[in-house]
Amino acid sequence: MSVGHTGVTTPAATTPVVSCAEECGVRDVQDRLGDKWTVHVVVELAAGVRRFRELQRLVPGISQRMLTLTLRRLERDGLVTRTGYPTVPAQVEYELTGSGHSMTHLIKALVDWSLDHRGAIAEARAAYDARGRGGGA
Amino acid sequence: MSVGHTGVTTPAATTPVVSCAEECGVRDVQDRLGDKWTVHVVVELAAGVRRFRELQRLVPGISQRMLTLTLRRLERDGLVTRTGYPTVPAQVEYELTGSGHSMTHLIKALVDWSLDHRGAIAEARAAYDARGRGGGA
DNA sequence: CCGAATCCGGAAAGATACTG
DNA sequence: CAGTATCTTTCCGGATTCGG
Repeated sequence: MSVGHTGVTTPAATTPVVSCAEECGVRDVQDRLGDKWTVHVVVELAAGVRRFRELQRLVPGISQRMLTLTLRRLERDGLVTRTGYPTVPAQVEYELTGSGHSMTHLIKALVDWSLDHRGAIAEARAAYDARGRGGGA
Repeated sequence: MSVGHTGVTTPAATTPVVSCAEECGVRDVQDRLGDKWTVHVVVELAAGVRRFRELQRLVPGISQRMLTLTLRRLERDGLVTRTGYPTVPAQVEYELTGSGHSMTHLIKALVDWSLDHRGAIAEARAAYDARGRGGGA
């Protein structure tokens, strides 16, 4: 990693270069992974095909809007497929694609690490929080 | 957050249970990992001890404020240590802790996956984007 | 039943000036 | 050099409503 080049000292000056060759795609994944709902949805979808309402029921506090947005983003990135059946009470099924499934591994890694360090983080936080106004009144 | 108060018709049912036992700590990690700057900073810190200015120089477009916030959050979570020397031109060093270093593995996994799927995602996006207004002209 | 569009409030990012 | 205080702006997320 270590992208290195700050690029600030470019003679052209004031060039707001944002082009970091090797992490262009990383940002996207970060966005998905950092998203509050995406992870939940992917996890639910990992179990199999799900319908819209079903997902909304499965994911605790998600709103209809957020579910739609989340699914659309995932679909756009080719992580899930959307199959709509033109039945009378419209019915749409969502399913993870190959990429989507491989992403679950990443999510697992995230969850594993989190579970592994959750205690330490909680402690560190408590300590930090207490330290803040430790001596003073 | 505040899932509960839709205010109006709350017909006893549809209890907005938010208690997800196995992902309490995950959210925190997600926040850090999903953060635009945190990852960059951690990567730079992975190489060794760094000073404030140094980090700012190393990370392309970050502002003092964002760097400060990012570092403070990391410090709070026990991922980095802050060591300040009371010299005349104040001097502070930041260093990754054990947890911090272990987090780099997670970041690496993230980067690896991203790099591996970046192409597919780009394609999927292009396709999706084109499909949107495909037929017409 | 699915989901698109709209309105709105609050939180976080961002830039800058200023202080120790 | 390091960090805070202040202001601005941007974006996320929820509620609502209309259409297929």
